[in-house]
Amino acid sequence: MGMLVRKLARHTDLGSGDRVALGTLTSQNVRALRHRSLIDRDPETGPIHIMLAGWACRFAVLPSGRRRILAFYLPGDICDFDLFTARQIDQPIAAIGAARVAAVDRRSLRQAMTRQPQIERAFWSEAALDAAIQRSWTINVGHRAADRRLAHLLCELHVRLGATGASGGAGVAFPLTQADLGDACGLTSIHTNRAIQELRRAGLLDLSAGTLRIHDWAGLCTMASFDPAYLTVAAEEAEGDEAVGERRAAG
Amino acid sequence: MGMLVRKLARHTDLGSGDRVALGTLTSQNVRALRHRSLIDRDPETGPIHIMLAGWACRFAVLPSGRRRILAFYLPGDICDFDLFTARQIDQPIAAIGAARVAAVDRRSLRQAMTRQPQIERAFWSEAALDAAIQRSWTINVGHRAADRRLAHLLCELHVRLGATGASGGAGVAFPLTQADLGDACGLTSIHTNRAIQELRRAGLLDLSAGTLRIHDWAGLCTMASFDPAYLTVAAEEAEGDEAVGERRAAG
DNA sequence: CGTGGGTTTGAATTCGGTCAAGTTTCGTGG
DNA sequence: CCACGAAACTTGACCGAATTCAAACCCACG
Repeated sequence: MGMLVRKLARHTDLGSGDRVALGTLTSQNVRALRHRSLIDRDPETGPIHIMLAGWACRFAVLPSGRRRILAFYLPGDICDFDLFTARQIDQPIAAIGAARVAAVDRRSLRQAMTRQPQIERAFWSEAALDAAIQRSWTINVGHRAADRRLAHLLCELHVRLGATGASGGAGVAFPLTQADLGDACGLTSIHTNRAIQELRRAGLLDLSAGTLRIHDWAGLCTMASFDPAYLTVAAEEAEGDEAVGERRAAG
Repeated sequence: MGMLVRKLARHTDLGSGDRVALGTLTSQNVRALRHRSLIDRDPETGPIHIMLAGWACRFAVLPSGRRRILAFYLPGDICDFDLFTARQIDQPIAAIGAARVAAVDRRSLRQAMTRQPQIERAFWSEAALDAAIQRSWTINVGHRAADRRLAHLLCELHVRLGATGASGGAGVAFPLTQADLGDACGLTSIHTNRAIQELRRAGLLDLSAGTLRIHDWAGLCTMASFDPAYLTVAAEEAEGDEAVGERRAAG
């Protein structure tokens, strides 16, 4: 069953019709990606990409030659919300490890949003969530000390992966290298390494061999001043819905 | 005439009906703000805020006590795109200097989007633009050296203010203090000051007494590696429009 | 004429970067 | 199953950019 539906259903009520429509859209044009293969997009006709499995990241390579990661996309995430504008894609998006993405035709998507108003609502909500995450990154890379930065990013990813609280025993699969984490936090891989060691030494977490284990969730949140509120979208009361429902029913 | 319409019309064709609807929405509930007055919002019923005149910024105060500015909102800008979710507002928004904002009821806005499909398109495009700017900030505060950071921010604001190229003679009105700029760039006001002096000494710009004068636009862009492409949204060809137009016409 | 916000200057400190080397891990093919 | 090589991880010494602390300065405004 689709990760996209699962994610959207967290904050938006989706009927069976909505789910079917989303399933159709995301099964149309699925691409398998290997490590570091680019998700490219023709600026004119290019589709919207939605992660089905695996991770991806959006990055920029600066004149200095250094890579800066701007966002991570996890299963179910929508890689961009350029539904209408023929905007040139700002930054390349690349798979981390093996991944599968659905390349959804923008026109079909808009038509689906027309017929299924809840899909449109869900996309607006996701876009708002996306923006909140991006703002949180701006804070993170711009101000916090190295260990706090790492801690905050790991908290965010842990929650976005659906893991709540500590993940003591098995931990969660975590495909990022220390260099990746560094690029996402604005640190060198060397300093990233030292920061991780501090977190380890403090008994907060353990990160190795492709798995992240958080031993002291509360402690980690405190040191990172992480508050998961911005990642949870409460569904709005039904008050305003009729208006939206009405018109679409006519279509 | 509304700054909002002027901004949206840059990338989306707006008919007279659209313009009237937007005018009505933004004239309904206008608030005058003094320096630093907050744009607060009830998480449940709160309206969407749109800048009519003056500047505002979204900021966060960190445990260290330092303020970090996350976004600037200029006349015509939409402060948030939380159309459907009852999300708690992440960060406070405050006016810079005197400002006027329209507090637009979310339900009315959604109804307007229903009746005027071009308004919905315009909002999606603006949201995409907003996201691109936020990503650019993530790069800026996370990686560039102090003077480059400042330069990039000034380039962005200059373009967003509608000024193209150098603004030699009169310059543009610029209400930000060096402390504001510092908070937006992740720098202390002291270091911001030194960085500005460097830009001045290099003959790139002059920033004082509430006006920004850019003497060497090309030079400034080069040093900041600023490419205005991400700020310009090209309108999409009409190819996909019929589908959207159709349904709305029915409503 | 004083007050306070914004700006400017200087010196000491620190966090993170750079450079350079070494070690571990893991996947691949012999 | 082991040998090999590449990528990831780790460690140490040095350096530089930005912060911090402290103190003027300037100008607009009451």
